[in-house]
Amino acid sequence: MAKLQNIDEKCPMEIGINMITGKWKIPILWHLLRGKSRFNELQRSLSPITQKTLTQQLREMERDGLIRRHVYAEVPPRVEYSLTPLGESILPIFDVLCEWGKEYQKQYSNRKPDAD
Amino acid sequence: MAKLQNIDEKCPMEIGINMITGKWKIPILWHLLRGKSRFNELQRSLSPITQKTLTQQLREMERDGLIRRHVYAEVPPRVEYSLTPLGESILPIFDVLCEWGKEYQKQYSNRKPDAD
DNA sequence: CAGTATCCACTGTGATACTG
DNA sequence: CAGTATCACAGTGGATACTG
Repeated sequence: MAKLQNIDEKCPMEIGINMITGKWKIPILWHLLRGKSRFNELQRSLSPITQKTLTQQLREMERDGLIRRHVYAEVPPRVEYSLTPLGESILPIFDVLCEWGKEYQKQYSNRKPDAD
Repeated sequence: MAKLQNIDEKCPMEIGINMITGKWKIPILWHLLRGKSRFNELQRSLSPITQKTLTQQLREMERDGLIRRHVYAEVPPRVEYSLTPLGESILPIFDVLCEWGKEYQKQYSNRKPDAD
């Protein structure tokens, strides 16, 4: 049986999970990993996300300390979002998650050879 | 800026995420990581989860190939759940997630020294 | 441009009762 | 024991219109 290195009886793992669940959190982080981005830019990149939803998600992530919101006192207004160091530190998770997802796909197609 | 190893433009990462989101998936996996378990045993261990919810989550995880359901043809009925190799392979994710969660807690308390 | 305000639909989860 | 069936409710995300 597998052995856990970091899990005792209860662990802060779910905190991490909650931080990146929600339909758009991962795509947002994934986009910002490439550099700062403006509101509209994010909205265009993130498929058919609505303004409200994008705003909500950004607010939550800002509150969680994953991203930073920089407002320029200009007309027309300009707001740029970027990752905080903490936000960037999520990278290894993406990496592991990605590896695992690929492994899953491989095994799943073995298990269901006749499925699409 | 951080650099991704495994993410090209789109990646199977979200598959992994979906597999472990849901209020109870992680606790269930976490419990089964210690060995096979019966339905009632799981229900007792998993705080106030309802039968319906537990059943649902287990069905999904079985469908996703994370767990195995073994029914004993006995009276009274006995059903045991255990992790598949794929289910066990999620361990590194837990590990990384756990590390990150701890890091988050640390940084978050720095950022809000007066918050609870 | 970057939001906010409403209203609405869908989904996930819970409570409760019943069953092979 | 290990579920299934039904109802209800809250949270999340979407559509649309409006604003500093």
